[in-house]
Amino acid sequence: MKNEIPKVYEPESIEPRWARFWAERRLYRPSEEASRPRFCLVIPPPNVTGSLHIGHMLEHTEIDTLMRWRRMQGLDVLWLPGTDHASIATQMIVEQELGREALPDLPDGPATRATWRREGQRRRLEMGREKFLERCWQWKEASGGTIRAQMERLGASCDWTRERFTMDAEYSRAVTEVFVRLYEEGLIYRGKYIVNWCPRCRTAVSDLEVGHEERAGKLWFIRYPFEDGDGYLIVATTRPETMLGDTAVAVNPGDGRYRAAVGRKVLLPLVGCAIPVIADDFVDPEFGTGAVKVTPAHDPNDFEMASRHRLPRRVVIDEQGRMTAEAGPYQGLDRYEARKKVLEDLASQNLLEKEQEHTLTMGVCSRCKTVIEPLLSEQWFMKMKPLAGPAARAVEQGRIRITPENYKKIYLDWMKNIHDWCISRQLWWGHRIPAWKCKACGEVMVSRETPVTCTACGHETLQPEDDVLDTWFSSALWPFATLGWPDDTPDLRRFYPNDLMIMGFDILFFWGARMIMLGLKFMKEVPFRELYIHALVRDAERQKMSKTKGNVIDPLQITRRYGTDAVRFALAISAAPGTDIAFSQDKIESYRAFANKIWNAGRFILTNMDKLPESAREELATALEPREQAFEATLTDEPRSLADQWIFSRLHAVTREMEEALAAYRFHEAAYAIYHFFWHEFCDWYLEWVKPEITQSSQGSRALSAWVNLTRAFQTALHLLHPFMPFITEELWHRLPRQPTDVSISLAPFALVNPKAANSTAETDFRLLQDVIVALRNAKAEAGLPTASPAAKVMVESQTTLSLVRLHESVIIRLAGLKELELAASVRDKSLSSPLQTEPARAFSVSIIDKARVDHQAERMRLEKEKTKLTQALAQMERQLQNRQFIERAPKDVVAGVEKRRAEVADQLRKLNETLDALPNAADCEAAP
RNA sequence: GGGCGGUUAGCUCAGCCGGUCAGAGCGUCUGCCUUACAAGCAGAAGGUCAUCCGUUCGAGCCGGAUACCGCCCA
Repeated sequence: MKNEIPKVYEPESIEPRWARFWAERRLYRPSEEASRPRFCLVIPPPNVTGSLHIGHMLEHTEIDTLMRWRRMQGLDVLWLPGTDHASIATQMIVEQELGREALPDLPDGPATRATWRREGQRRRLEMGREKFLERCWQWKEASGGTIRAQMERLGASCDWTRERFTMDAEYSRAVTEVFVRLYEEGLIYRGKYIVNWCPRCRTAVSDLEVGHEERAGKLWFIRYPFEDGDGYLIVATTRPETMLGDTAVAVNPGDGRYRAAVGRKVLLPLVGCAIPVIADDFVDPEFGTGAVKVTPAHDPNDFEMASRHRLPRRVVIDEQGRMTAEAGPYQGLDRYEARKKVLEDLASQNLLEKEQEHTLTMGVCSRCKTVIEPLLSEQWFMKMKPLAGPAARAVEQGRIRITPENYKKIYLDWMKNIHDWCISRQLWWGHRIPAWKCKACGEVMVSRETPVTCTACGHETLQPEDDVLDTWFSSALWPFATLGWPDDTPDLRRFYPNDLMIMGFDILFFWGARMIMLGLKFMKEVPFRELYIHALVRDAERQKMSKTKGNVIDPLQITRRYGTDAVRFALAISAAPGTDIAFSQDKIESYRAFANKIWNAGRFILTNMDKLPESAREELATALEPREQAFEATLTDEPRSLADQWIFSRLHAVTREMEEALAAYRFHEAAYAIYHFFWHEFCDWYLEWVKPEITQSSQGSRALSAWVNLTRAFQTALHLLHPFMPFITEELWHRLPRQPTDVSISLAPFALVNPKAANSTAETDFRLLQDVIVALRNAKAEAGLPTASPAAKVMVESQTTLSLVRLHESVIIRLAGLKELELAASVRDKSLSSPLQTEPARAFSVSIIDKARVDHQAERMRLEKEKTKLTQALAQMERQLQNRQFIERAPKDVVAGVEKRRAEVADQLRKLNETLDALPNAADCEAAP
């Protein structure tokens, strides 16, 4: 079998194939052995209407990397995927579809879409709940699979056989169960309160779904005449239209200006009814005139004030943002039209004192950006305080560890200041609240099953609740409802609590916090042990990505262009905990180059391997099988050169480094470790070092052992790369000589190197040879001979160094590009030697000695420059060592370290001086042809 | 208004418990189509670690203040 390998890596030619392979073979189902140690993570369910954006890709890259790594470590991994039903978003999409069907000829655009939605809303009401929900399900079946297809394509190693949707029948049963139990315990209640109302979505939304935006507005000063005709009060407001619903004017009790006014009555302009002037601490005397209007039905603070003072509440704006009958002549006007009209009328009656520019913060619907209307209405609420206590304690006591740690404080603050949660939504698509109202007596019943008769009066005229639950209510149950709760299933017993949760900060409160509360409530145990908050992906200018700005990066598009592995790697290596990621095409390009590098390393190895006899390939297949003891440093049957010992020692170190980094979610470190290793150690040094042995088709025993070591090192590196770059590693892994039983690199061990491979002597020796080669290349370049192969000289300080260099003379000549190498060791002058020095000196100095071609002046300058550097370093260390306080107070090992370095630098300097002395002087230089 | 974070090379960012920490990638410059890779190879330049004060034998690192930028909550 010959490996035909393209010179440039073409991800599109292999990725879809492996994506299908992983999904179809169901490789990522956990085993049935319940006793095996497991690792479980449930996906933060993406919105079913969505398609993956770059933020998801970051999230899934981080999750998948950890899952693949844990799986390769031998844990029984469950990554449970799924989506949530997204009440508002789905309903909006389906309504828009209905509108488009009704008005197909309109040109597409923002205005048309708004028209379609209004028409869709109308048609929804016309067709009725049941038919509309059918349409929603149809839509879900047809279009709800986008996310799954995308995730499969991006290589997410989740168990698709356990995929869940929040409106699955089983899942819905859990939602009902939770609702009923909480209601029975009194943690869910129904009541008339001010809620955040979105007039465009026509539903209540929770506090969390309201964004705050600063906008330029005005402050109007309105005269409210006293009832007795004696003067007036001036009231400042940003929302004059709501005055129609005023039921009082309030001042601060400590405000001397208004002491006399409290208790009197004023006539509400335009309306004419008398309302009281009250005193309340809430009023800020600094704001406006210090007297404010009180509109209990349209302002949360006024609502509170009205409760304290038992004021009536008049609703003057309706669910669509239009004025109600209570607004008298303004009835039917939109709230902004009404504002204009009210101001005109006030002005014409000379009741408008003045207006001022004023910046105000207003609540907007986080979904559609419509200005929220605080509205008095009947809703369902969940009491949060009793649930927040245990949820805060779980984090305080460390039963849940939050990373990065600073989010812990933010979480705890939020828990401390928590408010009740409005959980009802005036929508159809979602979990219908399991409540019924008796038309006869008004009794409200909550039950798991549809009741037949009223529990209070026995009548059968029961009206089911229309509202559905906030989508986040059902999402909060995700960690246990996906595993079969309320039944006591094997999955639930085995995988709860989950080991880890990864989410963006934006849903920490929406979802993370509520999951913790409900998990503790219903499972008596935290939903997960660890919570990692990932960063935000921004554009190259650090701007948030948004469709309106047009700076979004579409993960699938970018992936088709550069390859999934490159995008994943670019994200991972940028993902330092707690730091947002500035993302760009440039970045992806550089990691596409990395993928190409891996590909070509593989290509080099595989094409040369093809020249080996079949028997040798079979032996390699055996050698590549992971062993009980993993690949060892010293196998008697496979002699290892210094380079071999070095590469396995490095592999061992890199493996450890990666494991530590991944365990701490330091993706950037783990990715960088393998990147640097693969490119700048394995390719730049190891492959170059052993090149002759694998390109020359020698048949000796050393040739085969070289092959064994090379392919093992390469395979080990592939394993380390796999969690980040699953596709290219899977492809190359399968192209290596394999046993027929090998299924996938993703099911193979992560670490293939035995700890015994750690070899500091080999690393130090190899490092020295690297330094010698780099110094020679450098000297060559500075001597103006980058392409020539000159002769060079290496002067060393000790016998051990001399033999090490001599042993590797031919490699040095080849890698430094020399004609020949002269070695010289000087006998150390004992009087100069530092008494603290215990090791054989490793200092060396190099020079180009090709008399015919070297520019000695340049060579001298190079060495002088180096000498200056060393002299300065030496002086600084000597100064430090002369400081008595440093010697006395610094730890011994630090002092010893400085002393050792001083000795090294001194050696180096001496060596350098010898080289300089040996250099022909300026006169010689000029004499040279 | 309250709270949090940031400021390190031209750009984007690492830098863990204060002592080989002055680092990476990209970009720039120089030289190379060296038979795995020009998406490459070899080499180089570039930083008063925002500013000031303090703690310490020793400070990107710890403390305080200032400036600028950003985020969250109200």
